[in-house]
Amino acid sequence: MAERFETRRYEAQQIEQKWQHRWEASGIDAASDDAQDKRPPYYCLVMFPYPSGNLHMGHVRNYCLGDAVARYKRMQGFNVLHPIGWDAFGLPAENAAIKHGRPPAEWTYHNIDQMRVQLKRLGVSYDWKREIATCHPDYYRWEQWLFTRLMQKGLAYQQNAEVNWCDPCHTVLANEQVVDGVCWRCDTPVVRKNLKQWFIRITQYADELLADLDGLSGWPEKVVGMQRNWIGKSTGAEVSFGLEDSDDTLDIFTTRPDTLMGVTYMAVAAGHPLAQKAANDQAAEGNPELAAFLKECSRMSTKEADVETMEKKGMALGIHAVHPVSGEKVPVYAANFVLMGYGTGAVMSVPAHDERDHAFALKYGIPIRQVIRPLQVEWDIDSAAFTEAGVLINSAQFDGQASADAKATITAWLAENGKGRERVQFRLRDWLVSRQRYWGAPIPVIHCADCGAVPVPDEQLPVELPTDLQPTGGASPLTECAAFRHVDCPECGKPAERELDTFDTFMESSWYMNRYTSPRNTDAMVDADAMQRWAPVDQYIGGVEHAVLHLLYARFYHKLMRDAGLFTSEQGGDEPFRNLLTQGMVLKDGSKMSKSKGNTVDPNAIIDRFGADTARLFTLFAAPPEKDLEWNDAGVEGANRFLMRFWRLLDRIDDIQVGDADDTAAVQGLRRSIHQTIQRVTHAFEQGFAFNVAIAALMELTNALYVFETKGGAGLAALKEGAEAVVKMLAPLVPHFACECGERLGFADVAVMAAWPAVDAAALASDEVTLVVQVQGKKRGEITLPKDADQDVALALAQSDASIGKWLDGMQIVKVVLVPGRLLNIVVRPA
RNA sequence: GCCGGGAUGGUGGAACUGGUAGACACAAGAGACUUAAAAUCUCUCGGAGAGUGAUCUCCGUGCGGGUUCGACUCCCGCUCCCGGCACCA
Repeated sequence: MAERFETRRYEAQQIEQKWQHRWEASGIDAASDDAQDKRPPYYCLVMFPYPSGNLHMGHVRNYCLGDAVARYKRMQGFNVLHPIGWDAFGLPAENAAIKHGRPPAEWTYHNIDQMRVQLKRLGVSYDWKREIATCHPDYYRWEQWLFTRLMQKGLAYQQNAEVNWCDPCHTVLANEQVVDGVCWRCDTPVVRKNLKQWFIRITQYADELLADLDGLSGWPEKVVGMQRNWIGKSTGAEVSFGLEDSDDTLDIFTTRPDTLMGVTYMAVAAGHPLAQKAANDQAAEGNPELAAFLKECSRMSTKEADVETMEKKGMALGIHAVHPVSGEKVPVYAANFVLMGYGTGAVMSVPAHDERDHAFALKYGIPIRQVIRPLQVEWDIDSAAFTEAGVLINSAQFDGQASADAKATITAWLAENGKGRERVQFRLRDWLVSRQRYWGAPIPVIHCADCGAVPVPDEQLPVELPTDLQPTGGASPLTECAAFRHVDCPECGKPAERELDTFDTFMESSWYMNRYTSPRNTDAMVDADAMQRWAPVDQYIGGVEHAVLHLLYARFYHKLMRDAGLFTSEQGGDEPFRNLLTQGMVLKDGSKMSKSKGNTVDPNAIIDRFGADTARLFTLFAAPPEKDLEWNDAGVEGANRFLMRFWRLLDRIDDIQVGDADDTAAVQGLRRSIHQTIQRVTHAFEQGFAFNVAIAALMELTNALYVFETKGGAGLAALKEGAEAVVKMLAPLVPHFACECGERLGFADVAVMAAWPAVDAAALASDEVTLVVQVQGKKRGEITLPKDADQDVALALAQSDASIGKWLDGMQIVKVVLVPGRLLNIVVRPA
């Protein structure tokens, strides 16, 4: 007895290692590029990690979800691409380098080795032959290659710009990297600086990026909405106002050209040339009061940007604009609520129909002229602005038109008279891609005194980053590296200098999903045939924190690669990710796990104690994928308890001796449960990967198998059938455990490569059905009857049932509703 | 302010297309086994009330209405929470 216990004990560590070695040896996790492979391709991708050196629970959750998807699809007969790699450039490596006095490359590669070991312990079915690290020249050379193409097309350009500068990070930031006025990495307030920087013209793709969002039906609406918001398209008109005593014009953008005749003043940003000019040279000696006001405004826009309750303030510039239709002169103000960075930095103000303008007009005694009449309601224009659509009044030749029509006719009139045009304005700005950092991909440009900024020719790519430099905390060590810095101009051959900035690391993560399709390709960035086979990604899984940054850039890059001729729309699609699953965070005690809070749970410790499968099962069971997951040690033990309970079920089956015939009805009932479970689990997998629901169903079936009594006849076979089905359905979730169970049960194939179980329709069929009986919509009992019984039979049976019948006594039946196989509702009233 | 999403037992969460609310699990409690503990197994577990008892009745999915034979689910009006965006003209 004791001996048997020992042999059957589940030794997680040893068993998991055993299967990991077998999987690796048999190559079952590799994606096949063989054209003869008739399995349909499926591309499952998780967001690749930054190699910080330690796997955390967020990673574990991400990779368990991805692995469950990948393994499920494999069992369904797909040829699955499930790759992994490293987002290996970035600031933490430089910080670590300063701290330890070793170059970032060393730290990075060491971390990668460490994390690879941790990942392998989890037993995730990656195709390791496709592993990539973005800091490797074989990877970033293609990014450099594409960039030079973008330069040639004018899609990459260098410009002096007021940029967001983060002092501690010693670099500029993209708009997307500034969160609430502070740096997304170090939370330091961002300062404005004027620098010459490289940009990529994402605005040129704004329309396509917006339009293609409509096709992303496999994305969470939330993410689509965030992107739509970020792109921020608004349609309206650009209008040129004249300036009194001047040939210049004051150009503005408005979404409400229908309110044009209601303009009673103009407002410009503090940084607008008109405001600056008025402050400096008005009446030769300038206007100190105005200058002070403008200074105040510029301070506000930076340091106190987060001050919410900013009062609307303005100051007249002492100049007047000329209305393009009426010729009326209206005063021009500088106003603190007009932003230089949006539109033209100037607005036409219509106090009657805009809330801000209304407040401003009241404060400074500017007339309010109503030009839109509400259709439904009474409106007192002096007490509040009317901002909806209506019918035009006080608008000369445009009177009587509806707002929508007037927008068109007024815009057309302006265009005919050379005073305006239709215009579309985006919130999205061009992508600032240069960073004053060392540990990044060098921007492939050579600056020549004569030839200007010259793209590095293809034959000189990659521009390799020297990996032996030691950052000190100040400027990038590249600025000190003469060997890197000095180079001959590729065009004229004269001594020139390399660009010393490196790329934003979002550049690397924007195209890695495509590189995985042909990761060792030395001829091109991607292989068109491989793209045709795999792209776009069928299922992408990662954190919602990348909803705007990474996912927007990746969509953009995909289109850039397509337009660079690397693949066609037919081959690689217009979008990189067909379906997106945004997983929730892993919480402990209600808040995000972090070192500073001291509430982290080390995945390694969990694996040491229970094995990887328990960790996997818990993370998949405790919450639906898209919701936050509260870590719960007791819950982890519960997950382990279930696995061990199932393991003991196999002992129990082993101990049953083949014997007498079993009760046929009971066997049928068990087989029905088994096949209902297959149906439920498959459905749960298909409906948004509801693994938590799938696991619950498997637990339920396990409970049913446990209590099932058999004499060793047909019931034993059914019991085995049930156990086998559970093992197969557990395989994507707890692969080591399933393989070990499969071996015990004598599976022909390793469990993770077994075919996904099919529903036996015959097993589901039943001669009898149980109906819930309601009276007045309230459950009053149940009846069991032949499945083809009609309503009259059901009703008669219900009436004869004591607990139901008592609700019908003295009542007159007015209506009977029968939902076949489910429910009978009897509607009565007092007789 | 605008745009999304959400609110179900002590807890995490189930509930197909409008058809038995609370599956499954955690926690808690009781019992069995054990010298004891752990492990395991069995049972109870939304609230209130009635009954010696098996049971029975009423209420119950954030709040208020509505549609329907029937509503966690659909419609109208709110409250609160979470995420995103924001003087965007």
